[in-house]
Formats: sequence, structure tokens, C-alpha cells
Amino acid sequence: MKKELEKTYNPQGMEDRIYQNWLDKKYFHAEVNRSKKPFTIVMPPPNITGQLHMGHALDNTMQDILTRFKRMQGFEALWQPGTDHASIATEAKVVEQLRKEGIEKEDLGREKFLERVWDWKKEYGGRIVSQLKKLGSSCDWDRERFTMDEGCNKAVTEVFCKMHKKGWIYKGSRIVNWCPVCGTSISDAEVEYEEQAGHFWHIKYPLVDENGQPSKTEFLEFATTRPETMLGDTAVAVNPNDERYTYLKGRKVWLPLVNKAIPVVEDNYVDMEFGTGVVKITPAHDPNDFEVGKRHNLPEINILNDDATINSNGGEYEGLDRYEARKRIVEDLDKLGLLVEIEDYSHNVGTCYRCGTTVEPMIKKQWFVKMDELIKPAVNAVKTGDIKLVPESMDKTYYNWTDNIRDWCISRQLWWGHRIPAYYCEECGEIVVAKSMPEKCPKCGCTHFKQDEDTLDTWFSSALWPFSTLGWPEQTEDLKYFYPTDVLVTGYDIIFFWVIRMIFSGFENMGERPFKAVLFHGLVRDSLGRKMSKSLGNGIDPLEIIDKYGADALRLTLITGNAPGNDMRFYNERVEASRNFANKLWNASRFIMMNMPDGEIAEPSKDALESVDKWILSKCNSLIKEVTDNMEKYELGIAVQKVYDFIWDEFCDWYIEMVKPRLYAEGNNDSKNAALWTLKTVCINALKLLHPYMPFVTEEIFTTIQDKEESIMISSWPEYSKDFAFEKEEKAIETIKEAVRAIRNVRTNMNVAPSRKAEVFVVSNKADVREIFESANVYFKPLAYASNVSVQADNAGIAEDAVSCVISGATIYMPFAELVDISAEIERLTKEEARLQGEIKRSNGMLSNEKFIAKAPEAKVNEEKEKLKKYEEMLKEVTERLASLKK
RNA sequence: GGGGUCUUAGCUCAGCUGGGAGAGCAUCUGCCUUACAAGCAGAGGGUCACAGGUUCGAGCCCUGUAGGCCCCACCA
Repeated sequence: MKKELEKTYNPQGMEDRIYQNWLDKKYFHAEVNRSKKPFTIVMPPPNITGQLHMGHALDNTMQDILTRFKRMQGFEALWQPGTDHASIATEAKVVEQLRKEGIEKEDLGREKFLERVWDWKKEYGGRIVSQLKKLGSSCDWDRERFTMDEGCNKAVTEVFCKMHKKGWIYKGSRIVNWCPVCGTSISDAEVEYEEQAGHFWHIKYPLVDENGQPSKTEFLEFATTRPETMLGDTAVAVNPNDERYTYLKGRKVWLPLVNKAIPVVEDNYVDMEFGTGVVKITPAHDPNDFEVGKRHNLPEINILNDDATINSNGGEYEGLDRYEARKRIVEDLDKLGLLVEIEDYSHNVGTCYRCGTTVEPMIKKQWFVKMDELIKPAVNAVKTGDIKLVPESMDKTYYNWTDNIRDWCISRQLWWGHRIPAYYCEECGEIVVAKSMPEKCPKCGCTHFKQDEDTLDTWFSSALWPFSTLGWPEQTEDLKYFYPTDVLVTGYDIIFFWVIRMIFSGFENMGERPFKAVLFHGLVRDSLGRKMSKSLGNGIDPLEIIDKYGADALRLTLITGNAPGNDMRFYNERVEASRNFANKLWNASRFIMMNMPDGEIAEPSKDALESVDKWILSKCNSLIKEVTDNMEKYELGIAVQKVYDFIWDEFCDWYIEMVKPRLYAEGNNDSKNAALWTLKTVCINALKLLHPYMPFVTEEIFTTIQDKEESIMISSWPEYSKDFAFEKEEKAIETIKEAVRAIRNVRTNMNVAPSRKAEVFVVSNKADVREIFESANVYFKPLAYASNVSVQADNAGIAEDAVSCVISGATIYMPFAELVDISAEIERLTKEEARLQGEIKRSNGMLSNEKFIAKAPEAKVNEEKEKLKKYEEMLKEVTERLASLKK
């Protein structure tokens, strides 16, 4: 039964229908299958607070392409989906929602609050999942996971306890970045620096005289951007090599307003060149000062409450907001005559990535992961190529992170997240880290424990994602089969947050790399090159694009014209171009189907294939090889570009046009059959190559054009076949190439013809020229709309190296050179000659190099010898042809 | 301060072990032609940022210069 396509390509409706069918048929589902090789990708879990944006669309399109490609190649392809609980973002969302109801989270209490968050998750958390489906994502939804589901919880607890036991997780007082609005510490990587206009307050502290009183004459001058921190000053530092200050050795300075003496210390941290070479030291509120403080055993005085107001250590300033206190302190110093000047100064200020509030460095008791040992295998893996980063240039960015890594602050003062499995004995304060609440204190034997209030950094659980989703810590079959995963696809902006942490977690917990390669993509920017953001309102909603142009068009747009790791700009015009391509494919297929007879087409014998059939078949054949190679190397954009060019240019614009006269011929014959078979064969192969990129339209066509297989997504990937390697049949291929060139030439002239219905007479006394046009003639009519083309030998006395072409009565003489273009050919051959001479020189050089002969494997040497031989032969041929042409 | 990356047609960008300068869009010309006007046939348009170097040969490799972007660190 012959099926037909709708008259116009219309993705609306079609895509949802096809996706539902795939779901019903369970095509996305992967199971342990020992007869197949596994191929695994874990999806970077999108935040449950998230809405699908272009970044997701790009990320997931790439993953889907790779998954579909491998699935068709016969791998057991698992694309593991899931979502992330996004502790800080989700908590903020719910807190905001509660506020609208006039409720603070503290009013609810921890339990009730968490119930609200779970409710929220139930209602909105699945939104992004359904959006991913619109894209055509072929993930195994049966395996969908959540970073806070039972299995992931188990994995988190397991890792925490294990690493704590090893001493790699510890609790300590460190300077952390404190966000006063979010009320939590954030990791170094979560701080965003922004340039802010500020001031440099030049201040002086009096030295302490021999009576222990502030001197009236001796002062030490320095500058600060945060004068209020002086309340926590515990020293003043100078560089030990600074001769200007050698007299200060052993002396003290008077801390005004607080009114106490603090020491002068010598520390190399101080830059003699900068400012006055004197630095006030506030160990509790500056990471550098903290280090100085440790070296000199200085007290650490915290002057801030969690909401960034001054605490009781601030004396009379207690209760003031940090900025209010700053103002008051400057005024008070001025009154004392200790303010020298105020200088305008622009500097980088750390802000919270969530809320934009200026973070305050503070000393806090927090949990940390010790990085120095953990990071080693992660560095090594990339160095040895065990994990390959694509593009390779990302290696440097990677090392830039690993080389400068610091201990990772993992505790967050939030409620939504994995609660830290540390328990404090209420009697003696002993800390017990365990998978569950201990029954008895190992120290004092009492039974009252309180769990740590803090939760873990979201990234702690996502770091375990490649194996926690496969069942770890249970030793599941899934884990044995699907781990390590094959490739991770993600943006370069989360190398540190996520990629590095997954790598070291993989090695630490699985003893093995979590993935073999990381494929990075860039940011999707707007048409002006700006980051898409909510505040700018320049975001383009992928769902709107899908509604208008279809998911296939969106996918193709995102994947073309863009190299790995590079940012791209998004234009609607580009989506239109992609949609137009889908339409082209649609119509070409429709044309083929219109001409198909009922029933099967027999494969023609090699002899029945005409030159043009061989030409397109061999083109298609080498396309298969190239595209497969490109995809294996993750060169997705290049691969699909080749398919695009092949389908539009070679297949549609040339082959289909050339074959029309044969199709329109009356009755059935071998030539017609060969054309039909070639059309169908090439079309199906092209559809398969395109399917990973444009899954819907290819499926729709595939299921219509043939009825042997029920879905293209489970059909097999085309393979290069020696049977169709006609590129070696030079005569056939050359004929078509010459025909194409000749047709082009005549067309150029046809274009100035007054009428579309032109008659073309080609006259030449050269047999090979006539031959070219004879072959062109076969395919000519539909190409140039000539009503007739005839070719004859010269009887009009024209020059030997010219043809005359008569179009609708006007004679256009075209020198033969324009058809085969002798001068261009000579130029080409001259270049070729030089190239071959160069290659021979290089080859000879290598083969006469003793070191190369001694060290290189024999195969390599033989290969080089083969090459040399081939080059020499080619050179001979080229030289001969060149000589004959020059005649 | 450290590192990365980019500079190719009017615009946005490909160009992956050194050998043809390309695509989409835009512009111009001619076309409703029985798959497709979401189309067809053509045309114009580039010192591949600049200066050196390596090479028979450089958009591609090396050095330097200029400009743009990004990341990290951050000097109180």
C-alpha cells in the first residue's frame, strides 16, 4: 500500500504525535544487555526551579544526537535523566512564596517548611522535564532520578561518612563568604566579583608611647576600603624588609574608638610598594588577614552578626548595619583627627551569585572537603588523556582550576538539602559522623544527640550523579554495565562547580573515571551577543521557537555553524533557514514517493546504473564515512553541515533534476528502475544520517517511504560499502563532473536569454566536448528549461577549441577553455606538482633520518615508503599532463 | 597581576594533523518550472587584524604588536 506525505511540511502536531509513539514503544528504555556494548550519558540535572532556556536546549540536543547516533549504531544507549534539588535557589523560591502569604520560614519550623518545599517540587519540579520532551530528548524517563531521592540520599551519606573517616572532610573555623541576605555561607566559586565605585579611607593610628598611652605625635598611616572592620583589628602589619618601619619592631599601636593597644607584626604578605606599606589586620573578616593572624597567633574578633549588623564586640556601634557603622566610624575618626583623606576608588567587590548582596568574609565553623589529595587523580586523568576534554583547549582552563584549588566549604545554613550526617552529643559535645543517629555517645555514653543543623552544598550531591543514578552505593548490575559513562556534555561555565567535582568523586568512590570524555559547548547569546538573562528580558524561549518552527528546526539551528566550546548567537533567521531545510527534505521525499511504483523496487545490476547514479551513490557512500568519523570525534556541527549540503545541493539540485527525464519516460525500463532505486536508497541513507539531528521529520518521512522497518530511531546506522565506492570508476564520475560544469556554463548564458523556453544548439568539432554535452543533454531539460538541446559536430567552420551555443536564435560563443578551462587546469596542476615535490622532499627527509628509522614502528616506516612511491607516481603523471596541456 | 580565547564576505560564523578561501542571512539579476516561492537559476562581494619568522607552500605552526571577549586572583 503506497503511503503519501501531507502536501506541506508542518511540524505542529506531528512532533508530539511521534514522540508519544516513541514513548509508547519504549524505544528510549535501556537495560543491561550483555550482547551489546553500552553507551551512557548522564544528563546534567536541571534545577527543579528552572524553566527550559536555550542553554538547556543546546545541551540536551547535543546529548540526544549522540545518544540516537550510538543507539542506531547498535549500542545499548542509555541517556540517564534527572533533576537537581538546587538547595539555595529552591529555598529562596519557597521563602519568597511564603512571604507573600506573610509567613517567615522560621514561623513554620524546619519540618513544616520542608513539607512546603516538597509540595512546591511536586507542583513545579516536573515542568522542565515536560519541556525537555518537546525537544525530542530520547532519555530513559523510566529511570528519572532526583538528587534528593532515596538512592541519592544514601550515596551522599555514604560519601560523607567515608571521607570524614579518611579525614578528608573536616569541620573547622575558616573565613567563609557570608551572604547576609540568604543567611548562609557560599563557596568561593559562588561569589561573583563586580566593579564598584567606593572609597579609600586614609586613616592613621597613633603609636603607643612608653607609658602605654596613644602618642600625640607619632602615627602610622594606611588606607582601607572597609573602615568598619577596624573594630576587629588585632594588629597592624608591615613588611619585614621595609626599612622605613624597622623602628617599629616590638612596638604597639593604639586602636582608636576601641581604645586598646595592638601589636605591629612583620609579614611578607605586605606589599611595600602599595600605599604606605602598612596594613591593618582583621583576621576575622579578611581571608588574607586570617592567614596573617594564624602566623602571628593573633586573636580573631568577629564583629558582625549574621545579618551584617555590628555585634557586641563593636561596643557603642552594636546593632548598627555595616554601612551605617562605616559612616559613623569615619565621622568619629575624623573628629579625633585621625582621618587623613577620602579618595575615590573603584574596586572589585564580592557579591552573592543568588541575590547580588555584597558578601561579608567571616569566620565561621563550617564543614570542608580537603582537596589536596582528592584532586590529584583528577588532574592526572586529564594529563594522561584518560579523560578527554573537547575542545582540547579546555585543558588549560581545567588546570587553572585544579592548580589553584582550595578546600571546599560544603555546609550551607539552609533547610532544603541533604542534612549533614553529624550528630552532637548533648552532654559532652562529642561529634559523631554516622549514617544514622547514634544510639550512644562513644565518649560519655549518653543517648541524647542533636543533628547538625546545616545542609550540604547542592554540588556535593551532583558530584556523585554519574554513579548515584546507577544505584551506587549498591553494587548494581546497572553500575557494572553502564559505568563509566561515555561522555559528559555541558557548558564550560561549570567546569569547576561540577565537572572537576564529578571527576574526583568518581575516582575517589568508584576508583575509576566517571566519563571518558567531556564535550563542552558555549553560551547561547542573543542576536546582539549579550548573555540571555531575565533582567535584560532578552531571553528567547525555546518553546516559542518550537511552537513556531518545530523542534527539528531549533535543534538544527543550535548545532550548526558553531564549534565546541564557542559561544553562539541566536537569530530567528537561522531558525527559518533550518525550517526551510526541513521543508526541502520533505518535498524531495514527497517527490520520490510520488514517482514510486506500487511494490518493491528490485536492486538494479551494476550495469544498469548510469553514470549519474554511480556518482550520487558514491557521494552518499563517502558521506556516510565522513559523517560517521566526524560524529565519533564529536564534530557535530561539521557532520550535519555535510549532510545538509549533500541533501540540498547534490541530491536535490543535481541528482533529482538530472534523473527527471528518466522518471518521466513512459513505461518501465531498467534505466527508470535504476533511478528509482537510487533515489530511494540515497534518500533513506540521508534520512538516517540526519535523524540524530532532526529526529521528527526524518521519522515521519522514513515511516512513509518504506514499510519494512517501524521506526528510523531503531534502524541501523548506514555503513560505508565497498559496493558503492564508484569514486574509483573515474570515467563515470568525471563525465558527471564535466557535465555539471558544462551545464553551469550554458545556464549562465541562458540567464540572459529573453525567453525561458529556449532552444539550445551546441556545436563543436571536438568529440570530447560533444560527449560532455551529450551526457548533459540527457539531464538538461529540467535544469535549464531549454525546450530542446541538440549537439552536433562542427559544420560551421568555428574554431577548433570553441563550441558555439545557440540560445533562442542568439549565438553565444564559448571558448572551449571556459568549459574545461585550460589555464585554470594548468594552474592547478602546477600547484599540485609543487605539492608533490614538497611531499617527496619531506618523505625522503624522514626516510633518511636515522633516528626515525630506528625508533618508529616498522609499519610507520613502510607506510612512509608507500607514500613516497605513490607521490613519485603521481608526480610523474602530473608532469606529463602538464606538459601536454602546455602544448 | 595570571591564564584562556577571538580578529576570515555587509552581518553572524564554519574552516579539526599546512596544499580548493567557504556557509547561512543580506544585496543584485532572471524565473510561478507538474517536489518545494519555506522555491529555482545566476551574479557581485574577502591583503583571512597588523608585522616578522619557519616551509616548496601559511587563515592554519612560531615570535611580537594592536583591539575585543571570557575566566581566575585580587593590594589592604
